[in-house]
Amino acid sequence: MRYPASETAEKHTRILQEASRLFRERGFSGVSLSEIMKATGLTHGPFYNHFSSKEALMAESTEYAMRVSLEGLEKVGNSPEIDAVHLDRYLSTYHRDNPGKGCSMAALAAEICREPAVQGPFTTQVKAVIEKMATYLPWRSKRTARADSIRRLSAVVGAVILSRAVNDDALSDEILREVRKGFV
Amino acid sequence: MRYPASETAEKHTRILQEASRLFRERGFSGVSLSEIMKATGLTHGPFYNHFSSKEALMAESTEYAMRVSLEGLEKVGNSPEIDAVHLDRYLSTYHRDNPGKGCSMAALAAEICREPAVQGPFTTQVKAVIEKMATYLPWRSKRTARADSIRRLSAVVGAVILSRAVNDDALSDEILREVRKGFV
DNA sequence: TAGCAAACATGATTGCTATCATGTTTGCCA
DNA sequence: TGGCAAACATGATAGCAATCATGTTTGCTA
Repeated sequence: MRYPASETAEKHTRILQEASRLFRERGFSGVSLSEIMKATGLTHGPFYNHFSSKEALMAESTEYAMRVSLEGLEKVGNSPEIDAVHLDRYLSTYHRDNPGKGCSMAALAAEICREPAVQGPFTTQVKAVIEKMATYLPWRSKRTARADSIRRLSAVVGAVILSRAVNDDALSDEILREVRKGFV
Repeated sequence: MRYPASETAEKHTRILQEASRLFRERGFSGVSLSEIMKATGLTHGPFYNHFSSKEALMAESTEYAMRVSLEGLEKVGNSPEIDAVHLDRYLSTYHRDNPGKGCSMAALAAEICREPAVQGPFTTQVKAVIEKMATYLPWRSKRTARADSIRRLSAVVGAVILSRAVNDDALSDEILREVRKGFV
């Protein structure tokens, strides 16, 4: 690398950030490489100096975004109060209305079904989320913590996806609210 | 119409069927109009004799598939036993592995978030599903039937989406199984 | 039975996109 | 300090897809 390694690494990260934001907002197939590069302040040329293909970027950016989210979760401790805050945030209208800043699972899982290259990193992160959420439920029986974690994950991901897809504000709000109320 | 109206209507329906199947399998942007027409045994030419645009086909085929599914639900009665069968089917590996024959919400909701033309019909059908499911839970308190219906819908849709997206058979099976066990 | 318009097939057209090609700039390193 | 390779910009290339254009077939209908 003849350019300063630090700058190159920084640009690499910026590409990952912009890509993951745009992908979450518009889906993998809804964003072109040129757009992503432009969003990072570059032209489309040097893309292949950073990644071998769009697929590779999809995989790496998804893994990046999920890892960052998980690290954010790990910073705060775990208690019933903090757990309630997490639920409130995840099922908030803000999260629903800002997919680009939100959960990759809710935004991209459906497309990842058909993107084998992304499934590997995605699966790794999903496992980590499930395990982390299970440790965040210590006031539950150890035996059911993992099952509860999986159930909760399915419910909140499904709720956000449905609340984003419907056209009716009242129904959309109702989905978020009722699923939120479903957790003691 | 100079061609027999019945044949034309039949072809129209076949286009809807093939389109909804392919869309569920590969997503809206993953299927071309030519492919859909070829699947119905026609060339790409007469597409615009049947629909005004791809968007219109997306909306109409989604509405069609969801309505057919709902009508299937209405044929059978409602009882705790039948309800259990529905849950078993929805959270089955067969459903997970055959999106083309399965639920449009699980297959397409994430993309519908960014397709305003599809959101109208989709929302109408989601409302109908929620109401239908609420009447299918008569052994629950009337006051919570609708909330339970929304929670169940979110959970099962999320579970199928996640189970399809992960790469690990054991985890995928576990998600379906645990969410299934979450319903008494 | 003649004519007509819907429905068909073949074949443009236009625009977008992933990827590659080529030349240029950069600043580390020998 | 001069050379080199990474990283940049501009500009092909090739393929695909939505839509339109044109001519042909069809069988209802007057």
